[in-house]
Amino acid sequence: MEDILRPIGIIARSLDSISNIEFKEVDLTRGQYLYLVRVCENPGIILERLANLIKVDKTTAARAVQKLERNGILERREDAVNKKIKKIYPTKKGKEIYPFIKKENEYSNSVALKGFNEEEQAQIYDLLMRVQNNVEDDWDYVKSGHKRSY
Amino acid sequence: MEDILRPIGIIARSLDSISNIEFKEVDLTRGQYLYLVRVCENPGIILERLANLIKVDKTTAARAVQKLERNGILERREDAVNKKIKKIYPTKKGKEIYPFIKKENEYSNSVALKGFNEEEQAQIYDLLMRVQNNVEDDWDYVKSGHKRSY
DNA sequence: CATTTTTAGTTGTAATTGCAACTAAAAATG
DNA sequence: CATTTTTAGTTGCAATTACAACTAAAAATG
Repeated sequence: MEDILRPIGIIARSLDSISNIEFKEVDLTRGQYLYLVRVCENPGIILERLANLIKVDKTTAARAVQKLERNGILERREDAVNKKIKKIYPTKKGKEIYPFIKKENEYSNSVALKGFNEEEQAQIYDLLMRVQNNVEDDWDYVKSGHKRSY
Repeated sequence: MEDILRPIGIIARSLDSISNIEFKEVDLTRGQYLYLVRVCENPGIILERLANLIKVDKTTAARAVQKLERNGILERREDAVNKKIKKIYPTKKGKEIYPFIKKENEYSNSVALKGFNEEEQAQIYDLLMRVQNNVEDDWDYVKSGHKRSY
């Protein structure tokens, strides 16, 4: 059984560090782009769901969102009925940065898929979605304190 | 063109945080397993090459190796002919931890590929290797200070 | 409907991460 | 073979990241 963990890690770290370098141009620091795109695409999302979407610790997400709020890129509004939650929205400034992130990500994606015909593109996408589903369950399981046995 | 960056990021972060939690059992802190496996499989490797293998900043790798050396898991030896380089080796303790990491990684890999038949396994591996090759070039390019135009 | 459990969010603390800026050795160049 | 460039490694910052431990509201339970 061939190892796919290493190439996936290498690809993810490569593209992430490229993005972090390139998004300095729009005054984003390390990792911030992840949260901004997700909030723009899911306005009103709450912290816990955002953290689960990105697969990052909720305390990490909390501090990232706090900082993006201080920088005027995101804002949090309290809910009228549920006093516990804070809904997260992009500000005007946040919405203006979004297209730049999208364009960069689309470019990186096209670099990643260079030389792939349409069938191969569809293939890798489908296979990766299945891997994602497989892995998400274990992430929930381990992050919530359970022990895998192997 | 479907986006493969996000699933790759999600898969990578999920498996990395699972590993980090599970390797506390062998007293490894966040990320250390990455360096230890590579050094065990490439004894005598130098820092710069190690960083490039993992796709991590060389200063990050430097500090990780320093700490693993302090903890008696890796050791660095000076080269007889080249006074500039330091070759990195696993210690006895490092070699003893290695099988545990391998077993965990193999298990995570089998979870990731759950439901994949042999053909699909070979397929995703081949496609990912091509993506890795595509992406590595841009990583080198951007990390060495160049600007991509898109 | 009182009580237990789960959900959502926060702060303390301690670590990794990485960009700048820097040495010094090695390799390449004219 | 002197000098320029590249390679290999380090330290000073300043930031992200995440495990613990904690509130408090909401939901589930008996």
